[in-house]
Amino acid sequence: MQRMTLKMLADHLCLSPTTVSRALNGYSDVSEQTRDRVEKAANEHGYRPNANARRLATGKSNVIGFAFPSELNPLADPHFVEFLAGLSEKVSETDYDILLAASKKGEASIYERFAAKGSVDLVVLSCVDLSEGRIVQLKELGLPFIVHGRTEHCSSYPYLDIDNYSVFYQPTRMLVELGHRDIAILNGQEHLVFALYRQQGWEAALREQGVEPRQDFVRNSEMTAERGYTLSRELLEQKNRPTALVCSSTLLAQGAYKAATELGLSIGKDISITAHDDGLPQASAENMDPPLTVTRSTLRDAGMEIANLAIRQIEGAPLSELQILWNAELIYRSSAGAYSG
Amino acid sequence: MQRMTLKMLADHLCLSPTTVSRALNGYSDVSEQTRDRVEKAANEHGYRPNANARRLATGKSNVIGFAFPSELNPLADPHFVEFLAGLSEKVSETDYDILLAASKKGEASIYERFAAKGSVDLVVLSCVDLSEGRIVQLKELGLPFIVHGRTEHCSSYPYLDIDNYSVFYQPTRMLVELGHRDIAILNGQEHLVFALYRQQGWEAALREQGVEPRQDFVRNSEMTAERGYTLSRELLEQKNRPTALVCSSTLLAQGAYKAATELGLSIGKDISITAHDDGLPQASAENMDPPLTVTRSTLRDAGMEIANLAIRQIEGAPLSELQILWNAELIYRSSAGAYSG
DNA sequence: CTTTATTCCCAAAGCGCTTTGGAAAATTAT
DNA sequence: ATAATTTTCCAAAGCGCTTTGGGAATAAAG
Repeated sequence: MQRMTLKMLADHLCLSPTTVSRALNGYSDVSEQTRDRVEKAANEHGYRPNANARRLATGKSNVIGFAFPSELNPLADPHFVEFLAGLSEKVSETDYDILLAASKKGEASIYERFAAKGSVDLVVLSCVDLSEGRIVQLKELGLPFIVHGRTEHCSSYPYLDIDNYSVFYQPTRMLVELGHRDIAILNGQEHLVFALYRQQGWEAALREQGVEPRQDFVRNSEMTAERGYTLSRELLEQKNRPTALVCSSTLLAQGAYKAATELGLSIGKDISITAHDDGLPQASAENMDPPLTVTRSTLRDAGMEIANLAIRQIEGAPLSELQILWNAELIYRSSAGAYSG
Repeated sequence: MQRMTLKMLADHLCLSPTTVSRALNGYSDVSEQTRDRVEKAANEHGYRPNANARRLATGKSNVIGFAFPSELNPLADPHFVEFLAGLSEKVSETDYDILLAASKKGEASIYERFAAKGSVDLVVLSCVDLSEGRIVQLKELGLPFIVHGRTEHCSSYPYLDIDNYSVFYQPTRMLVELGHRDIAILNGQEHLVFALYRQQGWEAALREQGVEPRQDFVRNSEMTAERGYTLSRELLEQKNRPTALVCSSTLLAQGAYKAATELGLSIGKDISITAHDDGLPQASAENMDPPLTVTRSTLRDAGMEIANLAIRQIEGAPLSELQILWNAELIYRSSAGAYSG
C-alpha cells in the first residue's frame, strides 16, 4: 500500500497542497468548512505528514535527544531509569520523540553529531557534576539543552532541580532536635552536584546547633542497596558509631536497614535512619519496616516536568519560565526517633 | 555559527554539490584525488549532512524504533534495561539512532504513527507473548521489524532467540540425574513465549525419566527477587516440598536463596537451585553464596546482536540470515547437588 | 456602483540532500 | 590520425512538506 502524501490528499480533495497543509496546521486563512473536509479526509486515509519532509521544511525535528557514554551506562541505575520513564511518558503525549544515543567516545562526540546533523532540537542533561564540560560545549554548539540538576553557574540555562541543600538540611535539623549529635550521611558520588549541596545542608544544620560536622561521617558512593549495606556496616561498627544516618536514596537506606538489623540495632530507637525518596518502585519508603522518614520528590515527576520544559523551550518560552526549583517536603515516619543516649 | 551545508562546502571547493555528495558517499565515479580533497575539507569544517534532508532524499531514516505501552513500563524491568543497554551500545557504533516511544494508547498506535510518518526504518519487538498482535499489525503496515524472542509462526520474520526449551530442559535433566524427582519451576509470566517453552523443556526432561510433572510445582510471575522469595516460601513450606528449584532468572533465584536460608535449608544440599542467567549485573550468579548453577546467555549480548541484525535487515539481508537461535550452556556450580532423601 | 476590506485559496520557491542521465576530458584502441 | 572507451564531473529533477506573497472572490464601507 502506497503511503499517502500531501499531494495525493490534495488531489483527492481537489485542493492545492498549500491549502491542505494550512488546513491541517490550523492556519486561519482556510474556511472552517474546507478544514473539516480536509481533516475528515486525512483521518479517513490515515494521512500523517512525512516526518522527515516536515523536519526539513521547518528546520525542527521534534525530537529530544539523550546521550550517555556507554561505559557508564545510566540505564543500569534505577534512579535514572525512573527519570527516563517519566520523561518518555510525558513526551509520548505530544508529537515529540526521544532519541537515545550511547557512545564509547563520550557524550561530546554525540552532541557534536546531533548539532551538525540537526537530528535533535534539544538535549536533556542529567547526572550533572561539578566540572560540567557538556554545558560549555552545548553552548558553543548552539544546541539547546535543559539540565536536570544545576551547576554553579546555573543562572544562564534552563533547568529543573530540587533544593538539595534542604533535602539534607531538613532531616538533619530534625534529628538534631531529637537529640542526635552523631549524624552520618550516605551520599551519592562526590562529583555529582546534588551530593555536594546535600552535604552542605547537613553541615549547616549541624553547625546551627553548634555541632561540628565530622568528615569521617561522610560517605559518598553509588546509590545501591549493596553499597548502603557495606557503608553502614563500616559506620555502625565503629566504637563511636553515629546514632543517625541520613541517606541520599531509599536504596542506600535499604542497605542501612539490613546492616542495622544484622548488628542488632532497632531502627528508630537505637539508630535513626532517614533518606531522600526519589519514588523508586523497588524501594518504597512507606513499605519499609519500620516506615522510613524521607524527603520526597519523585524522579518520575521530574522526568515529566523536564519533558514539559523541554517542549516549552523548543517552542520559545523565555528562560525565566524554564528555571524551576522544587522543594522536597519532609515526611516523618517511625524510622527516626529521639536520641536514646 | 552558520551550519555548513553541502552547497557551501561545494562552493568552497569549487565543485558541484553532486560531486561532493558522491565523493562523501563513496561512489566510484569521483577521482581519488578529489575525494581526498573533499573529505579533508569536510573534516576541517566539521561538515555532516543534514540528517533530515538526507532522510527525505533517500527515504531511509537510519533510526531504529522501540515502542512500549507506558503503563507496563519495561524500563522498570532490569532484564529489559540490560537488553536495551546492549542494543544502544551497538547501535551507537553505527550511524543509526534509537527512537524511544511510550504511549498510553498502546504500541499499536505508535507503530501506526511510525509507519505513516516514516520516522523509523524498523522496530524492535521484545517481550513477545503468545497472542502477538503486534506482528500481524506490523506486517499489515509494512513496517519492518525484528523480534527478540519468537512466537509460534516464527518462520516468516527475523528474530533472535535463545533455545528456551533447553534452558529448562538441561538443568531439569541434570537434577533428575542427581536423583531429584520433585522439581519445581519459578518461571516468567505465563503469557510470555519464553516461559512456555521453558516449561515444556522442564516437562520433557521429567517425562523422559518417567516423572510426571506436577502442575502445582509451576509458578509464573514477574521476575523479581521479591516474587522469587514469596513463591519459594510457598513452595518450600508445603509438606511435600520440592527438592529442587529451577528459576527463570537469577533475580528469582536470589529470592529463592533468601527463602531457603530463612527456612534453614542448606542450598546445594537440602535444596538445589538453578536459574537462567541473563547476565544482570545486579544478580551475578557466580557471586552468590553458594555460586549458582545456571544456563547463561546475556541479554546485553542479545541486545547487541539484535542491533546487528536490525541494521543488516534494513540494508537488505535475506530473511535466512536474520533468524538466529542461540543455545544457552549449562554452567554447573555448587547450588545444585545430589538428592539427599 | 465603486472602493476598501476580508475571506479563502493557490503557484512557486525553498529546506539540504541524493540520484539520474548526460557531457566533457582524458585514455585507449584502431 | 580518428574512433571507441573510460574517467570524472555536473545540471537538473526530485524527496514531501511549509511558507511567502499574491490573486480572485466575496462582503462591508463609502
